[in-house]
Amino acid sequence: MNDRFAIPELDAQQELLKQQLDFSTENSFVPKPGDRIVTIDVRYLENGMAQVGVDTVLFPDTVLPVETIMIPATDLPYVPGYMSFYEGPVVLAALEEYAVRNPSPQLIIVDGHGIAHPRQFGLACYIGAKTGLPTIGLAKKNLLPFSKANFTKSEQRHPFYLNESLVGMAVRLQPEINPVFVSVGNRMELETALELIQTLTTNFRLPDNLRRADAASRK
DNA sequence: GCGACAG
DNA sequence: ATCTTGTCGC
Repeated sequence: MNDRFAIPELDAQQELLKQQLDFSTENSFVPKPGDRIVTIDVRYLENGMAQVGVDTVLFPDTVLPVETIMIPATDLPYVPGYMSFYEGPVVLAALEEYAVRNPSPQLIIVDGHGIAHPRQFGLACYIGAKTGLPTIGLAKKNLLPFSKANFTKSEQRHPFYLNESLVGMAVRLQPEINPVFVSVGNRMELETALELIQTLTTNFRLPDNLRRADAASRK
């Protein structure tokens, strides 16, 4: 499977960080009016810097000005299955910078996976473990093997599993359009995450919050 | 056996 | 992720 990219030292760190995660019902996030939802997208520049787009929505639909924050990139390369170590520290640094001028968010959404990951520890889990905040991972491509063969164009949702357990959902946010892949990272239930993502979506393949964060990371 | 692998 | 022209459609 992912043996080709296996990095045992990082596997060990993932196992430790995993113990920080909390999926108990009583600590699961449910959005309330005014809750601050922060969405982050990172782009890597030629000069060793990372340009981070940070979008803020006050639930359900108050959009605050999007921010762009510069952070030095990590020295580790991108390796499939270990993206959290590549992008996670950058995201954390951007959140610290964000916190200088803003209240703490109630939820963080990242561009990548949560537990829909070979060891159930994607970027959203890393951010959840490090911050203690609820997180959602929203990816444009799947990482786990999943048969798109039986996911017809007319179906809106298609669950995917790791071993026997449900770890995420492929969701078409627009009819007939390629799905996005949603999974929880920390202190969230998948169904809550899916409803919230729908709320943040208007007329595009990606939710508006992620589109704004993406745009801010590239200008 | 070969392929495929978030950003 | 990024490299890119033209093209279609609102």
